[in-house]
Amino acid sequence: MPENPSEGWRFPEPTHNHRQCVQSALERAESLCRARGCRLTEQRRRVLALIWQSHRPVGAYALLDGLRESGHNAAPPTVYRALEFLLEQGLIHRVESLNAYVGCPQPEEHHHAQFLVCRACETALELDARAIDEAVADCAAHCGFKVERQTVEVRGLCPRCQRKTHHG
Amino acid sequence: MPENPSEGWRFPEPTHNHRQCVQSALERAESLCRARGCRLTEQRRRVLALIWQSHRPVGAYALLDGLRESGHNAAPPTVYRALEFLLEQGLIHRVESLNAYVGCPQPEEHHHAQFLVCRACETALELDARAIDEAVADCAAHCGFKVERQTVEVRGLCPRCQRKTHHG
DNA sequence: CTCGGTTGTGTTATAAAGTAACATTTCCGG
DNA sequence: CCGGAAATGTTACTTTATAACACAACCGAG
Repeated sequence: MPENPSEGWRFPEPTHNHRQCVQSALERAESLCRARGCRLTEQRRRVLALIWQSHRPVGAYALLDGLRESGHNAAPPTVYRALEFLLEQGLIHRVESLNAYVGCPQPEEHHHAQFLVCRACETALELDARAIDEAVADCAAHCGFKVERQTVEVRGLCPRCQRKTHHG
Repeated sequence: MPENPSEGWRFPEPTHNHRQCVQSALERAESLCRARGCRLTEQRRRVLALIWQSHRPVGAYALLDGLRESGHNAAPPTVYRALEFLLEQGLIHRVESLNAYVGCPQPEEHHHAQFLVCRACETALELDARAIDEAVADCAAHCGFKVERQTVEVRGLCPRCQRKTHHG
């Protein structure tokens, strides 16, 4: 958890250079797997690239369609095995409340992530907020509960979509 | 969110009077629906009672089996419609990470709930921790995000199951 | 009470998400 | 270039959830 509370998480602007998001994610995945001695195979890379096509969580069957459209025949287990690998390596997260998967911008260190998910544009912003993490840890400790995994998913409206819907 | 941070949430003891949990939950549901002018029908009451048979989140199809065992024929929509109603009224919560449903001990006021879920005994303890709520709200506000729903689910080991597995 | 609309339920079929089991292929070190 | 481990292909299936439409129960207005 390298972040500090003053870090400024921001929803990605529609104008941002997304091509670079994808490229950077793939490069980091590449070097991370090399360092760990595990194999980022073609299928796995394809699935990761498909996930990074947007900042929206993507369902497994949408990924399946994506593979098929690009001529790579596949069945559900293909996708789920790739997802399993990517999850294990921390390259993606699963958004439980959507049964969907999203790229992790910080794959080098395993962490508890939290998500702000816009119900309008469906963009998911990953936070790694120490404050939330600690609040959860405190409550758990108070109950004598040993934390293994956290799921924190917040649904609502991102700044941009608030402006749109309020026309303000 | 009536709780204060010093409130002592506790995992239910195996010896606790569970019959009373159920009875109290049903009575509160009854009076709450009467007050709100909505109908706690037989099917809805049955589903609520089945959910309260334990402190573990229960899947929709387990509830379906429960209905059938007690001679009340039912198909999936029956259960899902009852669940929808109970969720709307705040009488139960959905645990996203388990696709399962659990009774709410505080149905009178709508709230963001958080759950500690034991991976061994599957008991779910509902917290209504202002500290977590505020940490999330702060982060969201910092990003200009308008919160509508929170999902906070913590997986791990409850005190009792820690003692068992460590044989300590 | 009784008509008629709203609300709730029954029923069938199907969509969406995920996994089990086993055959086949690819990779890579000896 | 051989052999075992890792990855992929393939088929079938389970679990979770919803759509669509028919029917029945409830309840207030007349």
